[in-house]
Amino acid sequence: MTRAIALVDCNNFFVSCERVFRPDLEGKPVVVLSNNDGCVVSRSQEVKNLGMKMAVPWYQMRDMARRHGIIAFSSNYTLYADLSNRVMSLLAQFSPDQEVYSIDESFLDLTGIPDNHTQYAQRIRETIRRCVGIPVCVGIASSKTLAKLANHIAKKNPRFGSVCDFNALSEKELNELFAAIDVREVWGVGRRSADSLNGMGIHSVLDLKRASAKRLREKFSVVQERIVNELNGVACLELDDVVPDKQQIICSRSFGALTSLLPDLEQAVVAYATRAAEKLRQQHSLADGIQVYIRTNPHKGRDPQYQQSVLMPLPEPTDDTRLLCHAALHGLRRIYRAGYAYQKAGVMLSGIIPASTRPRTLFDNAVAQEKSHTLMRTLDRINRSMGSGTIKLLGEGTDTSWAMRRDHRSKRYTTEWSELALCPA
DNA sequence: TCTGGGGTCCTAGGACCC
DNA sequence: TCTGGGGTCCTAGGACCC
Repeated sequence: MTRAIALVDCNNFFVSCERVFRPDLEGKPVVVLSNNDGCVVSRSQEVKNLGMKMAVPWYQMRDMARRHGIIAFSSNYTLYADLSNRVMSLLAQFSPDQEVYSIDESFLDLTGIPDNHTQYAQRIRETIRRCVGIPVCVGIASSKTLAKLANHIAKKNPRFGSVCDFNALSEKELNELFAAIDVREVWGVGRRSADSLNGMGIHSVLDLKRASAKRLREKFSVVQERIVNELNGVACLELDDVVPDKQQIICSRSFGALTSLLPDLEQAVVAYATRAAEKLRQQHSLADGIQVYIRTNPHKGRDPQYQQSVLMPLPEPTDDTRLLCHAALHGLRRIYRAGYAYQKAGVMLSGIIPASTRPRTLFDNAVAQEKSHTLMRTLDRINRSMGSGTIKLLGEGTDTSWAMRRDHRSKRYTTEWSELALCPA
């Protein structure tokens, strides 16, 4: 039986989320911006039609935005994560095997589902649209890479009506489609390898499909070899339906305003380490090291530049916010240099292991460990029920002048009592 | 004034061991 | 006139994705 893997992808996801609560924005040009209102990270079709590129700095687009009446939102991840969860749990009902690939994409295994797959996918689209209000497109094929490509065609090519099933097309039809698509559109082919492939005379998806997998492995790596096999319908990538624990946990952020003050950096690092420790405990893991990182703004070429990081090993794996913050602060003081205008700081947890496999040592202090465990569990429970940041370390500070800017954020319509979307009486 | 944040996988190269 | 060969483990860095 032919494998049938579907990729369901939300259209302009962040913009679509904003429109769910602002239906008046349907048909109007809308963008969503990254943290600090820095870059454009989601564009409505109207904005794409105007030629605005993905990830461009927003301040460079101000004029264009004014001219065309583009409406901008700061990113509201709380809202997007909540709508994403709703979409994903609905999708789960359509297949026994689901991989949630990103906040707005999910693979579903449709192999063995007897219905006509195109009609089945249309039912998926209608369900998501009706229950959550988000438009999605569906691509279906015999490998994940092909399913991504089918989804691309479903989005770009109106004749498919937002669903494209490669398994229902002939080899000739597929090759005609592939010949017209740039190799850069293939999942896993970035700008760098696209340039190299072009140099080898490989320009279209069809060129890549017909290329020698062995030769590409010699020139690049197994990654490119797999891509060619996947394009030929040989599935090399399985559906990952269990979410593996993170092997590294990063929390980093640009500041709303540059700062050269150590106390500001200390507050930021404590805040990030706190957040990272929460994520660590959520997946019931421990870390044996924390890396701290600071840097100036590399885009300000004329200003003196500095960037440095340091890995602070911990005496034993832990998930205790206090120990992680303590180590992070030590690291920060070691790499901090006065006289620079810092733009960003971050922390990264490494050496992550499941809490259940904590190594026993001669010097284990069971009482201290139990106390730490109880304290952290209590902290998490309170912050979960009363709102994130209800209880935090003093080091995080209360005057956060360095914190990020979000001038155009919409309301947290679904997760905050005071901001709920209510029907007019 | 003003350029995101959080991940994964792969490879090369060094350290170390026998 | 000048130093083996092979294996493993770890880390840094590149490339890519959303």
